[in-house]
Amino acid sequence: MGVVAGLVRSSFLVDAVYSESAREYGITHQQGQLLCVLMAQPYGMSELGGMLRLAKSSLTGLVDRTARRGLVRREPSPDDGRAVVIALTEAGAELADDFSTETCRRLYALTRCLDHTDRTRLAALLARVVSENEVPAVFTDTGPGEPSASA
Amino acid sequence: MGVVAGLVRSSFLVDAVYSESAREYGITHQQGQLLCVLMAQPYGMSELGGMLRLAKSSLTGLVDRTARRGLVRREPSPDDGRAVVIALTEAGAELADDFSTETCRRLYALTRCLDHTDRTRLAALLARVVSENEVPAVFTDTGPGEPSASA
DNA sequence: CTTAACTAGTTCGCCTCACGAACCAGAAGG
DNA sequence: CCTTCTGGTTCGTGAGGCGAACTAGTTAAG
Repeated sequence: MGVVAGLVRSSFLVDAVYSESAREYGITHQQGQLLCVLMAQPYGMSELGGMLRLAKSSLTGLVDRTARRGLVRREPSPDDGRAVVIALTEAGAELADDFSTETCRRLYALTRCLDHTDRTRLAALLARVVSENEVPAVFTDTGPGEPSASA
Repeated sequence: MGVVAGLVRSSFLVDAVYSESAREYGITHQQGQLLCVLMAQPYGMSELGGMLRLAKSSLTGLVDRTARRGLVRREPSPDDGRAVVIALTEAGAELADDFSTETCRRLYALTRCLDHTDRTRLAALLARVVSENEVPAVFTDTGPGEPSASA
């Protein structure tokens, strides 16, 4: 299997795990992603759009639906009268925490067939690919395992 | 960055590249995936559902839309009167070929920062993760580069 | 100041996608 | 036969994504 097939299939796998985990927490893949991004700090719509690579109108919808579930809140920006800041609600923060922990756990488990050295090697290689290609910080793992290597 | 973040972000990256490529060929991510699977051979609905991890009804819709674009065709199964076999049309085969070649090229380019050795190492590690976790053959790279390593 | 450009977000209409439940028709087995 | 199983479709619902048009604040030019 070549590197391209490896990337595509692992991506498929990660996606499936992520989606299933989200499903069990009563949210969608995209909403999970939104929550994870917001765990770090609140962001404006434009910033979020850039990170999640979504058109403005798509993001409005996503935030709407997530807000309707009470997980996220729109706050007026102090600096700019038209801008808005999206932040986690109490419930959202809690769910984000649980969801991200559990999802991390499951994703980590995908590499159970690798020993410590290989896992570290894989992490390093992926890190290079990712950092060479401008991938926003859509995820920062804080889960179990690899206690030495939180990004 | 840990292995989990690496997996998630590279998956995000692969997804973005895949979707953009599909978009340029006038199809969606999912339709592209369907075409790629069918490049190998025709399949029945149930088999496809298993590979793409889709519910029956979801797949019916996907095949409908792809067929409406003239890329895919339903043929009656010779063995089973109720079953159906999905095959690429002429146009579908051509598009699948172009799309998969170009997408492969772009995905391969994501690893341009790696030398041959590292790329091979990455491929091997991903292959292990993938094969240890029952990922269907949603993609078989036949693109440029890595001429020695077609799976 | 006032007006013109720009920018942050929303709204709207359209389509794709995914699912479960209900359903239909052919297959298989008693 | 008549039941049971099973491949697929239909239907209804909701999420997701986009571009185009729009509103309301910000900024810059004169």
